[in-house]
Amino acid sequence: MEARRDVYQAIADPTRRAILSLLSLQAMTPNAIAENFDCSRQAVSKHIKVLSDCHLLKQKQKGREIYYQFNPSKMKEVKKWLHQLEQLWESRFEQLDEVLKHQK
Amino acid sequence: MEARRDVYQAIADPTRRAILSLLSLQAMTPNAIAENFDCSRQAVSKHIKVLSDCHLLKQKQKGREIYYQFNPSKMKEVKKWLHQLEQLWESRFEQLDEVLKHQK
DNA sequence: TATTTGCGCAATTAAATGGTTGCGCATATA
DNA sequence: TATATGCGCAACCATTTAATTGCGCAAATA
Repeated sequence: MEARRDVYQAIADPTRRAILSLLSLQAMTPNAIAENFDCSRQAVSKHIKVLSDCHLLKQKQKGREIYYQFNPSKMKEVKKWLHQLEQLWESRFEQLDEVLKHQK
Repeated sequence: MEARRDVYQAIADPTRRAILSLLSLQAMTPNAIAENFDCSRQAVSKHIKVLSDCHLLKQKQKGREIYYQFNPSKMKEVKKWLHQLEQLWESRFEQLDEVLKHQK
C-alpha cells in the first residue's frame, strides 16, 4: 500500500467513495465513519490514509479525536480530465474535416 | 484480472486514461494504439478489454482489424457522482443550520 | 494514579492488477 | 496454396491492494 497514490486510484474503491460522500456532509472521526460500514476501524483508517495522502481530506485534531472532512479542491483534477475528454470527443468531427480537406 | 470491473477502476490506470484520450479523437486498432505507448500490443489489448468490459469503448470489425472508439455515455456515471458529491458538499451548511435549529 | 478509549503504525495474508510469453484462429497477401 | 499479419485468449509472474491482527502512545475518565 505504497506506490500509486493519486485521486483516480483513490476514488476507484467503492468504500472510499462512500467515505467521501459521508465526509462531504460533515467532519467525522475514524470510529464514527467505521460505524457506517461493516468494516473494521483499521480498514477505514487505511482508506483515510489513502484519501489523505492525495489531499482529498482535511483533518482537525480535537483532543485525542481527529475529525476528517472532505477537501473538494483536489477533485478538480478528475473534473478537468473528464471535461478535456469531452472536448476531445466533440472535436473529433473537426479532425475528420481536416483529414477530408487534406485528402482533396 | 477479473473481479471488479467498473468505470472508476477502469480510469484509475494512467495508461487506460491515455488510451481513452486517443480513442476519443479517432477509432484505432490495438496495434495502432500500442505504437503510441512503450508497451506491448498484448498489454494494450488487456487494457482494451478492461475498458470494453465496462462499456467505455465501442468496436467495429473491419476485416481482420478491429477499430475501437471511445463511448462517452458510460462516463456519465463518474460525472454524475462528482456532481452529487459537490451537491452534498454545498448542502452541508444547510445541515448545520438544521442542527443549530434543533439545538435551540 | 489506574484504566479506558481513540488513534496511527507495522507485520501478515489473500486477492487483484499489470505485464509478459506462447498459442490458435481468421483474414490478408505472395 | 503457402506465408505473413492482426487479434483474442490462457498461463504465468511480480507487484499492489485491501483487510486483519497486534502493538504502543496520548488523551480522557474513574
